[in-house]
Amino acid sequence: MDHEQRTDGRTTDMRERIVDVATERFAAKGFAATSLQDIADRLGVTKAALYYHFRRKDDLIAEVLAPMVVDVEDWFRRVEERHPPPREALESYFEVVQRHGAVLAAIARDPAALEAGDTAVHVARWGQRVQTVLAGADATLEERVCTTVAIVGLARTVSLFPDAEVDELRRIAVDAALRALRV
Amino acid sequence: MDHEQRTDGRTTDMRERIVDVATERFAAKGFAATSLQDIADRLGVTKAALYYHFRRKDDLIAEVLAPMVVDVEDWFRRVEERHPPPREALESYFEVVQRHGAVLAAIARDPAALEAGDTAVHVARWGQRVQTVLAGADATLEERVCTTVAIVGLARTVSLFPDAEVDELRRIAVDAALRALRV
DNA sequence: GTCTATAGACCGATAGAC
DNA sequence: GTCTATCGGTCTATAGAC
Repeated sequence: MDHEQRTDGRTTDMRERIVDVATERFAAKGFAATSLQDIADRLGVTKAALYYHFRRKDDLIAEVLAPMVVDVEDWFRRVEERHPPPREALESYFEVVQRHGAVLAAIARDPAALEAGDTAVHVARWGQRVQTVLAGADATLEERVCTTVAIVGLARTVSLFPDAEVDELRRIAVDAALRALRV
Repeated sequence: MDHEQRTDGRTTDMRERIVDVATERFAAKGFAATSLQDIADRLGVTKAALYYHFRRKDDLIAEVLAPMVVDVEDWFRRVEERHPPPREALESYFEVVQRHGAVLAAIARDPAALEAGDTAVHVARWGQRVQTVLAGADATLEERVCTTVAIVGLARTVSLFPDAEVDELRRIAVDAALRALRV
């Protein structure tokens, strides 16, 4: 096993506290702009202490990204298995993006962080995979381009309209994406 | 005036050579991942020599971005003055993005670089400005969301389909963007 | 098992000699 | 205009205290 685990709910586990603080700082300032020194200071430990729990900064970043990666992989699995109608697929996609808004905002700020740890292995396949899932494995150039416009545009609306009412935004954005898809 | 200017076409001007090498390296590896040491080495000078020509790395980045910024500002000016039909506006937008593919790829890798020098002043206004130009100053939420899907999606197709035939890609991508715009 | 102390390598940036 | 030398900051690595 990895580390101590309290039987009560308290999170005294250092690793957990590091990930919590890191998540908050990364979302607020981006990955590159947040130093391990900053994270260590806020935890009242030395920078070197972080290196006991994480071999490299990249590993810490990878752990912060993990829940988002799991959620996206989950979305793929569901859509690949159940083949929902396009509207339903895009709506649940919108919700995944919405759920991880903070982390995705940090990624938008410096996408180089996606190469952290083994996160890159997953993310590298997403582009191709979303094409396959929405347009089929043998899609034409036109179908793939339309899918790109729909998916990329849809994802961006989440970060660009943070003050909009969520249900309304989802409806409008998904409608626009569906028209781009021409279905 | 700034520096020596040869009457013949030769570019022995050091400042120019720095910008050339920097442009190439930034496009290849991104802004953050390219060190001044790397650029200096390729020019056969020391890192400190670069600091005679550029006060900060950000200033060098800003100069690399400048042609793209000028071109985009030009596009805004043309569209704001002549109010072309949406298809024409999106087509010329596609071409601007296409023309600066390398620089925009570097930006996509770490957008934080957009805060370099006074570049940020321009870029910060582009989001709002493109809404105004394509949907009008008093656009509804729906119109602004549709514009976002169209513009963001359209721009991304350029970098995601580098091997596609340009005229075909532009036609397909602009069509998809127009459907998202619902015009 | 957990953390501190310390040091190395590289980064952007500056000061001053030539 | 370019150099050497150096500074403070970053990530990273290791030795060793407890």
